[in-house]
Amino acid sequence: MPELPDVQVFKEYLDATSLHQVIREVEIFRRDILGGVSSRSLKRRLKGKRLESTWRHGKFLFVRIGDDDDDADDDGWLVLHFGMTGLLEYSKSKNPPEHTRLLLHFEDGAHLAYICMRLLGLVDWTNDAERFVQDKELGIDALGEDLDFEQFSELIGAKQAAVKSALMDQETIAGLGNVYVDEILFQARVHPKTRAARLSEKQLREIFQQLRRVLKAAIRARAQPKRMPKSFLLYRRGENGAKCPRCGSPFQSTKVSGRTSYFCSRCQQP
DNA sequence: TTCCATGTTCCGCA
DNA sequence: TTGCGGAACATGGA
Repeated sequence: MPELPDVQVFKEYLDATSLHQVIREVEIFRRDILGGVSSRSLKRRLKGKRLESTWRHGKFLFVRIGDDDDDADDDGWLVLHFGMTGLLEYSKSKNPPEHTRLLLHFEDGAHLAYICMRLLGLVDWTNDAERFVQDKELGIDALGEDLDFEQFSELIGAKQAAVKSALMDQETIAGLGNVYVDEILFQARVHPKTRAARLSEKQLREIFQQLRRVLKAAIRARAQPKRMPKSFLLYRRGENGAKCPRCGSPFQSTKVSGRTSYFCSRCQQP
């Protein structure tokens, strides 16, 4: 489920397994997932270099690539986006996992696989991660230090769209997707189809608070639903006949700008 | 067989 | 011109 919490977990996983390793060989199995960079150019930029640090913005993960030379001309960032089905897997086994699209072999014999079954992800290269974010017109990171309530309220409260669409718009706030927006709105007891501009200040405050609380709890749970609090919609999302942990009424589903949305029709009144 | 799925992008319509 | 909603994209599982 690659939304902000999932990508944060991938970041921490990469940090723990692959940071400071030297890339011995690079395999690209599908060019479909490449952005502006060519297969040949990406290989040249990665081979012999080291994974120096990582940075996440919204659902994008950036990996700083460098080497020991003082000449930093070739240095830059490997860009990873996970689409709907992407993930990372570090391993020492011989065969890469199924649906591996990019494989980094390290000098110690292990490798890091970028797996993306549905090919909706992205692998790219940039010299300047912040400029990449600007060019993509991504909004402020949902867990960014500088996102305070005042700014949140200005960004979201101005929208005529359904609050769910407003929260999912990556150009407004980056990192939230279908699943976690449902969770935030459930915790805040706000119906997903409520027009953002019609939210009361109290509701906006509640959504802002729950946004931080939900994302942080999800990261602590390593983005695994069954490790999350039982009071979470996510804990039982998709289960047949799942009931609201607060009031016991069955969850309803509806479509909001094309995405399936789960909510409790009793706790989340329109 | 048909429908659905956590992602973004693009097109048409106010 | 801008904001919004829906379809398309690729693939596999129910």
